[in-house]
Amino acid sequence: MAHPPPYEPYYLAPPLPDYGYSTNDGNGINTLFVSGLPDDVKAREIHNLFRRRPGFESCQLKYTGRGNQGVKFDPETGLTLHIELARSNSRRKHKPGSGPYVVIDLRTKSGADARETSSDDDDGSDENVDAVNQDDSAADKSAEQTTTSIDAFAPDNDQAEKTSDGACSTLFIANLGPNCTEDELKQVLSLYPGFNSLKIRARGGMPVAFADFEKVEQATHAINALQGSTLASSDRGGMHIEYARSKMRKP
DNA sequence: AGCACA
Repeated sequence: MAHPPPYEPYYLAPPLPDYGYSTNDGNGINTLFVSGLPDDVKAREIHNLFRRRPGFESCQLKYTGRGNQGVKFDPETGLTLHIELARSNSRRKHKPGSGPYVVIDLRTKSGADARETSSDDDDGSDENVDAVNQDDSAADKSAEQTTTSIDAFAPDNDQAEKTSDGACSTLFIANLGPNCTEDELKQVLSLYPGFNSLKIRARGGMPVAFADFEKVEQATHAINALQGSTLASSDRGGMHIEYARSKMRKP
């Protein structure tokens, strides 16, 4: 008779009971924003922190390069995790074939170790995190192997969320008048090569728009040409245009 | 200054 295994790997475990945590205060946010992480944090560490928590689905680790860059922090003394509700929910759902977590590395390549890839980090630096968990090891390896790595420095990925200099092929347009219409804006934008699509959000207040272009360079061209220009509908100054924080999702 | 889409 075959004995049942001592424990199930997390990816085979039965669904955890629903504690109703997914319904929160009502703003619909079910993503946590975690900051205060050391620069050398590994995606697997974050995954280990949350993987046993009821309702946890997936995590996404982004090296912004904004934080402790160039500064040696003693993890024993300096670091405090800060966790808050995210501004918006993560759009990355756990799709079959993709890894349990996602890595986005936007750090500039000045430090000695530049980025984590899916291949090379083995154990040694994550005892603290492992101590939090009751068990692991086998599952970790498989998790590591299926890690998805999104590298902003990879050559020729115009469709990346953002390039290293902050450019993006989607533009964010603000300072629009209350009567600005999608058609009006679309008419202007379509004069510029590579223009794909436009979305206007009112969000209760003044409208803002997202304009997607085929290539980053084409978005750059449009931003340069249209920055500060005034639409007919405007009851205020010209448009404020920036690169969007993330590329518009595929239609 | 204001950054969504699922």
